[in-house]
Order: sequence, then structure tokens, then C-alpha cells
Amino acid sequence: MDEVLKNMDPEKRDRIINAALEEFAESGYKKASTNIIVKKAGISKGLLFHYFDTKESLFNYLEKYVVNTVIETLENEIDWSETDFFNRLMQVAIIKGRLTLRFPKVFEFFTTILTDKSIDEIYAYREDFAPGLLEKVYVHNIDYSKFKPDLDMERTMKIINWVIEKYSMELLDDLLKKKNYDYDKITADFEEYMKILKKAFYK
Amino acid sequence: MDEVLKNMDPEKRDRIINAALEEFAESGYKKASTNIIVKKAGISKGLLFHYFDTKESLFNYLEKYVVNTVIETLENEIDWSETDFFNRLMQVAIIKGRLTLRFPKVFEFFTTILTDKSIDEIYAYREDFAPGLLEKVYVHNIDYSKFKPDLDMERTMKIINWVIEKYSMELLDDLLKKKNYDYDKITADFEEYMKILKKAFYK
DNA sequence: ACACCGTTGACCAATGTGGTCAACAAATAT
DNA sequence: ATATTTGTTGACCACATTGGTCAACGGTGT
Repeated sequence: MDEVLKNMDPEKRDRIINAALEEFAESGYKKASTNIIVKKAGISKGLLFHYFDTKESLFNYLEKYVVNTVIETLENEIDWSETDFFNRLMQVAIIKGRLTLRFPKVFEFFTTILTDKSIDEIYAYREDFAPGLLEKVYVHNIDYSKFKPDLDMERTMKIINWVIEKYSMELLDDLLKKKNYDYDKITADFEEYMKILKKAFYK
Repeated sequence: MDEVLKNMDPEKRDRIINAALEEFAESGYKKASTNIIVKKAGISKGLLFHYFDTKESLFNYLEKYVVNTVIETLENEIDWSETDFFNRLMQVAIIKGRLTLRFPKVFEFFTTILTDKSIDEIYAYREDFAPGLLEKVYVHNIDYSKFKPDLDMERTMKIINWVIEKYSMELLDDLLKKKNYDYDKITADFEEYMKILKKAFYK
């Protein structure tokens, strides 16, 4: 399976991957239909099972490929010298936006995978695929002395994260509907939110 | 169908409703299986189709019944004399928590229904079932003069809403896992978050 | 002419679908 | 006690969909 995959036309591979991501994200592993996947990908049934022997191995390949791609992209594209916490999170959100343009349903796919897993399992899953990454994003080089000293930091961090998650979600939904990607406008809008949060939580 | 439903044992009706809500929420209308619904509800196939002639009419009944229940509960249980914005939103969240204890998957059911609808359609849907309610929750008797005068109010309101939505979601997930409902502890924790937001956005 | 290879879609047994119905059980009326 | 209605069951149906196979096709290079 592996050597045959390496030689596949990359454009076609992305089409298959996106079709499969969409179907698995929408229906979960069991109810996802290979018939629908081939229809979405615009290929024949036979071809799908030529590249991926079974539905299960397709799912496994998908998971590995897509998780690794996301992690590598984050590792490589984050500016690790950035010291401002909000700017760091903004970078992450923007990178996620670019990934969504290439793999529209990746993050819904992740959500579906993680649904029904306990918090411990989710943590283990994350550490399995990207050991230490989460901590690195949140603390490496970040200057926490900018925050007001009397804050309930645990809850404050949760609040900031929730805001960014929700904003990103609305943003990604939007990206998938309209096709244009007005980088500057999005960044400016995002910065407005960050400004409000900074005023609220920075010294 | 209607008169036969009125006479149904309410405990059994709730079991059927919750089983159907769960299955529809999980799989969407088309992929939801009536076989799984009867299994979850612990009744026979025949009985489900005795009460609800078709899968479609079951879905329609569900939608009406559950939307009306949620709206009536909100209308009746909100303390409309409350003037503090954060307390108002906290009340809504707590009422949602109580509803989740009775209908564990209602809000996931709503989410599934609304997925793939455009923003305009969602707005129309809401106005169709609960005309004016949303506005009433957000403005009726609320004292907005407590907010700092120089705020970007549109974005600030979004932020507050996002925080409460996310907090509620985590709370509801939690409620479904553990069965106990430590009202006081939850309220206290919630109030901590509100305190942070008030310090950030109130004068 | 041949071999090779990516690709197709009709085809398969197996499982699942929404819905029916004759028959049983329990309550209710006579 | 008996007859009647009401609530409930699950085996059963025709049909759709499932994951997966395979003989055949068209194109490319030799």
C-alpha cells in the first residue's frame, strides 16, 4: 500500500483525502460510506480500494497523514521568537486558517475522532501525536509578566482560549463559504478582539 | 396520532424522546436509524410506529415538542426583573443545565438541525419558533449603563457570549457524565468567571 | 506486438432500512 | 367470569446500501 501511495498524483490524493475527511467528519467511522467518498472524490470504487485496501486502513492513513501535517505545519510556521501571548495565539489561528483552505474538514474530522473520548484519552492522544507541543505553544518564550498581577490566571487563560476558539470557528466557517481569503481584513478584525482582551487583562 | 400521544405514559414518552434526540443528534435525520432508537428507548419496533406513523413525523413531533418546551421554560423561569446583564446570562445557563438533565441531548439536537443552515435561515428559524425572545433575553430590563463607556460594544458582547457558551458547554458535558448536580458549587464557579468579566468590562 | 499500470463500474453476499401485521397481554367494561 | 378494547411485541417484508472484488479497458513505453 505504501509504495503505491507515494506515486499517486498529489492533486488526486488531496481530493480523496478531503472527500474522506468530510465523510468521516460528518458521519463518524462506522456510518461513513465508501460509496459516498468515491463519489465526492470523483473516482471509481475500484481505485479507492486499489490505494487503500480497506475502509479501516483508509481511516488510519488519514489520521496519521493529517495529524502529522498539522503538527509539522505548526512547528514550522509559528514564529517561536514571538513573546506576546496574544500574538502567538493569533499566529496559531491564522495557520489553522491556511490549513483549512487546503483540508477544509480537518478540524471537524479531529472533533469527530475525539468525540466520546474522555478528557484523559484526549490528553493521551495529543501527547501521543505531538508530545509537548501544546505546552510549547503556550509557554515557550512567552512573556507572562505583561498580565495584571492580581488575575485569576487559570480562569483568565480559559477565557482567552474560549474567545479565540470561538472566533476561529466562526472564521473557518466563513472561509469555507466564501472562497476569498482577505488576510489583511481578517487579521485586522482579529486584532480588534485581541486589543479588547489586552485592555482587559494586560497591565 | 395526536390523541394517542396525549395518553402515553409520560415516563415512556420521555424515554422515546431522549432516545430519538440522541440518535438524530448523532447521525442527522437521514442516517438516524429507527432500529437504534427503539433499542435505546427499550421498546419494540411496532410501538414506535404505533405512536409515530413514520420516521418523518417522529422527527417533526420531536422538533416542535422540544423547541416549545425549551422556549416555555425560558419564558417562565427567567427572572425578568433582574437588571444585571451577567446575572441574566447566568440564569439562562442554569436553566439550560436543568433542561439538559431532563433531555440530555436537546442542545446537540438543535446544533445538528441548524448545521448546514445559513445564518439567515437560522435567524428565520429562531424567529419562527420564538419571535423576539432573543432580544428580550438580552435587553429587557438590563442596565447597560454599568459597562465602561469606551467599549467596542459589539465585539465585547460577542466575547461575553462566547465565554458563556463555552463555559456552558463544558458544564453540560460534565453534567452528563457525573450524575450529581451540585447547584451551589457550579453557581460559585460560574460567578468567578462573571467576576473576571465584570472587572474587565464594567466601570 | 507485447507488457505494464492506472482506472473503471457492474457485481456480490451480507447487513441494514423503514414500515407492517397477526398475535399476545393487560386492563376495562359488561 | 366474559367480552372488548387497548398497549405491546418481534418476526417478517421488499428494498436500499454496505465494504469489497475482479475481469476488462485504454493509454504508454518498448
